[in-house]
Amino acid sequence: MKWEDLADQPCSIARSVAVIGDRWTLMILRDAFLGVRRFEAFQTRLGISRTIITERLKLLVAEGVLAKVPYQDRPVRHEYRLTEKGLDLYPVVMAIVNWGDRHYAGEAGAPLLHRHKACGCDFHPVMTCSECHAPVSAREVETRVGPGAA
Amino acid sequence: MKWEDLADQPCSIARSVAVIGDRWTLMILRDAFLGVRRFEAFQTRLGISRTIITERLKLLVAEGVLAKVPYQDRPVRHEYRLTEKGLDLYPVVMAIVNWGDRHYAGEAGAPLLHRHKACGCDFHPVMTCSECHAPVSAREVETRVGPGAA
DNA sequence: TCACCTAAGTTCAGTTTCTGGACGAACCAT
DNA sequence: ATGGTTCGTCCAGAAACTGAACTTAGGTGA
Repeated sequence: MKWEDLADQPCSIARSVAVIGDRWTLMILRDAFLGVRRFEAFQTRLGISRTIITERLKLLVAEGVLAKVPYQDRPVRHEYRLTEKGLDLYPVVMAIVNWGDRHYAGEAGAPLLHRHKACGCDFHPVMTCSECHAPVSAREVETRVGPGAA
Repeated sequence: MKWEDLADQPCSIARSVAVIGDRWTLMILRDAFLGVRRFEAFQTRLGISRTIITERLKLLVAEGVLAKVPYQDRPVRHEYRLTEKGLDLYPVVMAIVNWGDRHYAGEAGAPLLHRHKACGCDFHPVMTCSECHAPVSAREVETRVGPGAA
């Protein structure tokens, strides 16, 4: 299987991974959530080939995760902003951050802190059940085939 | 930058992505959470090169995400099981599933349903604040440098 | 006017990684 | 002894990634 074919699978993970499941794409999204918007800034921060930046940004725009909007004329320059669909990826990014904080942070602690404006506290994300609002762990869940299966 | 260098960055995303931020690794984890444990099963389900399966499983074992445990002698055969560290990736996987369900599910609905055993309902994951327990969205969070920064 | 700068790409040769398919090892069943 | 199972390894060709130079379109300072 080639990874372009992932998008055609009857699996939400495969379809998401076809869009965001790539090392550099995830790093671009991290930076996007940290407020990075310009081509040069992505390139400088990540230190990777401009070719890859171009290609990944193009895919994210095509998928509606980022929007390419002009921020000046003469010459026209664009910036890349997270769309609503892009902002919906926040739980994914935070879940990855949290796993990294738990398992790869050094003595000193987490490299970044996240403050919930509503309550004013530094927090970490907790995955809860949409129905009973209790925290959920892997062992408490049963998965079965749904209506959208092949 | 090469992606092996991601692990050395003072960023939890980079460090996590160095381990799991690869298309096939994420697909392997999906299958692992669905109960797949054997080399042949991963290979058949994913339909990708055995070389890649070997390499990815090796990395996940080296990182302590999967454990290689013998399930028979003569000949010795091993299976790959999620460790506690691996199970900690459940929020990551569920966040990705949920994003796919929201943005790529067809008319019919989600390909898979998840039932929370504790309350008996089909649910989707909600990211909440560890401190005030309210749902959190991207715009409600302020990020700043933490103690583990470079 | 001329030289230099910025932002956002494009192009390209060389290197690394991935793919598909064959092959190997160690055992079991008939 | 022939074939099957499970878990790999090996290899040539294809695809992706890298680093560096180049392009476009305009702006800046002297």
